[in-house]
Amino acid sequence: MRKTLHIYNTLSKKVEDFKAHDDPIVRMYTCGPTVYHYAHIGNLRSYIMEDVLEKALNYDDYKVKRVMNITDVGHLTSDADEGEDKMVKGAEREHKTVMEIAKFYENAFFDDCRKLNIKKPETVVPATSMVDEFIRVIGVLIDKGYAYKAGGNIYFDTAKLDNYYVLSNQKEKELLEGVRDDVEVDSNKKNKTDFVLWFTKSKFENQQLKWDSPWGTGYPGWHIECSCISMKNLGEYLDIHCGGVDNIFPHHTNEIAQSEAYLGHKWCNYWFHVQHLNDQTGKMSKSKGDFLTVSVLEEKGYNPLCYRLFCLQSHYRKPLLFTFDALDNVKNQYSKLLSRVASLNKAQGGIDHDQFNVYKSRFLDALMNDLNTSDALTVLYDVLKSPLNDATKYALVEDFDKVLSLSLTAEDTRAHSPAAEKQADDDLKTFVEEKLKERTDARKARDFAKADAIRDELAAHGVTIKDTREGTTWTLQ
RNA sequence: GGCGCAGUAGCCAAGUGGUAAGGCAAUGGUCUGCAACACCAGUAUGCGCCAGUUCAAAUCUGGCCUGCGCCUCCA
Repeated sequence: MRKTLHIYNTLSKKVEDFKAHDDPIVRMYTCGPTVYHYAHIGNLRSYIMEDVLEKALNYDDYKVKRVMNITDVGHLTSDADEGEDKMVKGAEREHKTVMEIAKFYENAFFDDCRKLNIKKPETVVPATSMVDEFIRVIGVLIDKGYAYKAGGNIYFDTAKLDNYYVLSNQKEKELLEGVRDDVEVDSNKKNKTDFVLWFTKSKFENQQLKWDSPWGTGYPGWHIECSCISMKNLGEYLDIHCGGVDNIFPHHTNEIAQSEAYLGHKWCNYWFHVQHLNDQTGKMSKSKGDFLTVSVLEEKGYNPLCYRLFCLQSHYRKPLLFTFDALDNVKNQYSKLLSRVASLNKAQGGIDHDQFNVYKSRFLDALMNDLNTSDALTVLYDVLKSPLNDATKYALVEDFDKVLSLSLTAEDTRAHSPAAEKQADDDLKTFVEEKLKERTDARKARDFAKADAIRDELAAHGVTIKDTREGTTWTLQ
């Protein structure tokens, strides 16, 4: 049952009806991570919402082809006094070679994704693997008159375009140059929005990764990789390009400029941007030093999927404020949700297909309404509260989880972090089992003072107990 | 200075002109010795502010206020 996706398009600043260029195939490109450090949970908010978008489209019977780049070269940094390539900086910090560090953090990134149930795009391309293609495309741009050489570097001439600002609505005369004091003004540029396609004159002396090119030994500018990787793998017509809002200008604006200059026609129809995760001081940022990673959440005892639920409860176009109080709320919510699903007897009754489709349709409506994940979760709660039999409820939960990806029906999921759960050694196990037996006897004898004393004693060993209908259980925290 | 996103209960949040969904927390209750779990109940005369349009506005229009982001590192 195909429904129309209503999706906000940064290009038009409006919610539009989505139409794939080559229905039912959807070609989707995502700006991937710069692999010089761990991703923080704010970065991951974008990837979670892009994951939901991909899965929602597949749920709506599209076939999504998705490509992501890995930026392992060329991004300059400004969080040091005198810039260095980010990769070089990371390598120095970790005493490793640039390529080792890139691989290390790429693996770390996909590890985080796996913990958050973010599906890895089928095509992932490191920028360093496609430098030949960057050089070829830059050559074409020069031949077509869109690029010029100055001061040893190749620049894109933004004045050659009629509508450079389509995406951002900026006006050239209003743009401030060097708004941030750490940015140097480049006197080689003809226009202040021109950007470098190929560097041979690096202001960074210890640039380690270099390639030969017709314009001299150097390295690519930081916009060209996304255009080339996308066009090479997804062709001349892109349906959806994703990224965080901070990429709109200049990165995505420049991608449009160079791609359409190269192709000679419109390139991408829909631009999907995810708002930032903020903390009390504003946007979460690696430059600020301390930042929250998935590992930190795990160490603090949260299952990473609590964070995924936290994001799904909000809307991708709304700024979201992160606090541990808020995450604690969601941890409770997630825990309750899991136990409600776990209590379902999936063998009870047959699946009521009519009702299944009614709820499925409501769930899809929520997603198709500009990815209203918060409303989609409400449909999930409505299912759990409904008078449907357990078999039907379970089937619906399983179905919804194709998009939500909260591991709702996985047997071993817990709201607290499995990584934070300590393993009890055999001695402690024996000790606890003995004490519990003693306590059970005391309770039978209605000697509650003794029973409570034993509970306190176990608590002192970090053991928490729970009396359930099936007997007493315990966990070590 | 310009451009963009947002502002609904303690927190997250739905709502797209017809009289405020849902979740978490807190509160009261039921249940088992007590905890915990589970379940039940009620919880915004109000939707940043001020005008306007309308029989009717959180929803439309105008103005303003506040927060966040971008303007060559960033998701």
